[in-house]
Amino acid sequence: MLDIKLIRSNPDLVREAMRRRGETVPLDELLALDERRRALLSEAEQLKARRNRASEEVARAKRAGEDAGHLIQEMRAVGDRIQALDDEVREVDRRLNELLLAIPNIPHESVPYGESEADNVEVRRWGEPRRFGFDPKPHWDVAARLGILDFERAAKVAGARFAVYRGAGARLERALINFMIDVHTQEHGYTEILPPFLANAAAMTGTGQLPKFAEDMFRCEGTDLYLIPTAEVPVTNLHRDEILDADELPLYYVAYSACFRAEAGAHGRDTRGLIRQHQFNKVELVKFVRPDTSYDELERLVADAEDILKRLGLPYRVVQMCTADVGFAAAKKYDPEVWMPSYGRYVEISSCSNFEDFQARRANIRFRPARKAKPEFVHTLNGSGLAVGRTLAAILENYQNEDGSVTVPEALRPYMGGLERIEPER
RNA sequence: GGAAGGGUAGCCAAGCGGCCGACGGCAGCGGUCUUGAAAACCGCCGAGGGCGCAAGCUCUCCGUGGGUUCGAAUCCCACCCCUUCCGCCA
Repeated sequence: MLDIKLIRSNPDLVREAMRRRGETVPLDELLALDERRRALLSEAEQLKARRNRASEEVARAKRAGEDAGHLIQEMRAVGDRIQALDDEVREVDRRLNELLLAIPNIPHESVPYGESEADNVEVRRWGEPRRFGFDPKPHWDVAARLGILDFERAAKVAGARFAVYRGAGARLERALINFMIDVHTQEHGYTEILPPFLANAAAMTGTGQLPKFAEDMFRCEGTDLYLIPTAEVPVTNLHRDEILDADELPLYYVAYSACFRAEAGAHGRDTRGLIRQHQFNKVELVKFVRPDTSYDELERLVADAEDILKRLGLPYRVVQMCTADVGFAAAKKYDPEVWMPSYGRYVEISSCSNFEDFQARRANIRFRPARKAKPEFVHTLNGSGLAVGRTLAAILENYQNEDGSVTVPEALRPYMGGLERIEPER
């Protein structure tokens, strides 16, 4: 959420930011509502001040045994007028809030202008895509031969876009989760969180999934609960409505969770394999930081995600999102992408964003910069460290051998009981 | 799911419809005392909004939302959450 005061005092800045995003927002309606609100408030408050003084007078008169009938009579009318004004303020507030919640964040000045994802900018590459001496197979074929992923039976249980992991496949997924969490907790300084996988509407609004992206989520019928699309939601909302001490910051959390996405509007895209599922595992990194440090923290967050790819020996590149593709809540975003032989290109495997105070304002997460100082909004950041299903797919493809086996990356072997290769079943 | 009790400021906690945005205590901050510390004592110490260059003025907030009333932390209704007991249950 943007600060209404910023919009009020600097509408052109906001207008320009929205233009760069390729968005149109009803700024004029918003400004008119804001003005109307303040006029109503001013009138209501004058009347309330009068009523408060009259109430004291009534109390004084009653104690003195005097008659206050005329005052009470007069205040009855004032009360009605206050009621009417408050009702209108409520309605204006509701509409104002509705508009405010639908306005995306302002891109940071370092974000390149662009009109579509085609204008995203590659910022660096690591590793060399392997030259295969044979025709490499897509991961779903590799997995089928190994008997470690079963999409047909998953469809029987839950439908399309679900997977069943089996045997070494299930173990590999679990190994990846443990490996990632261990690296982030033991070497990058994050604290492990295991959050609820369902979150309520207030939490979803806090991080920006609601109200705009309701159709992307699964909702539990008859309840206020949604299956989380990412651990970002429960973990960021851990500190909703809190005022943190300055010396608690920065807070670094790492959380494993299953993630659930309706993938409405993705019909026909990535229909095979693990790339686009209704349910997938992810290890998520979340930071709460002081505003003046958030851009340094973003660079370190990306580096922490990249470190996993390096340790797994997976070639990748990092792409910076342009203004058109930066995401609703983010001010700046990098997407690490892993090399996927079957796609013949790099595929998103993480997404690291600085939200500045956009989520903090929505979720009311503040800190006190110094003793006695007024609370300020923190900056929140998050990034995948990494999407586990896609990482498993990348390993199957990049580490496949001609005989159908898959070499286990060295870093994972301690998590696989020392297993060096996953061999086809006999 | 049933019954009972409870949600008041960072924490604990008091609060006959009007001197209550809220007694008191703890924690924190500043000071007196002390060689230093502790203790004792004194003072400060919630958040948000509106108007204002500012000093300041003012409004709102006692789980949430409604209602009654000239006036609600206090009375009424609904909902949420917590605790205990019972039932069920991985």
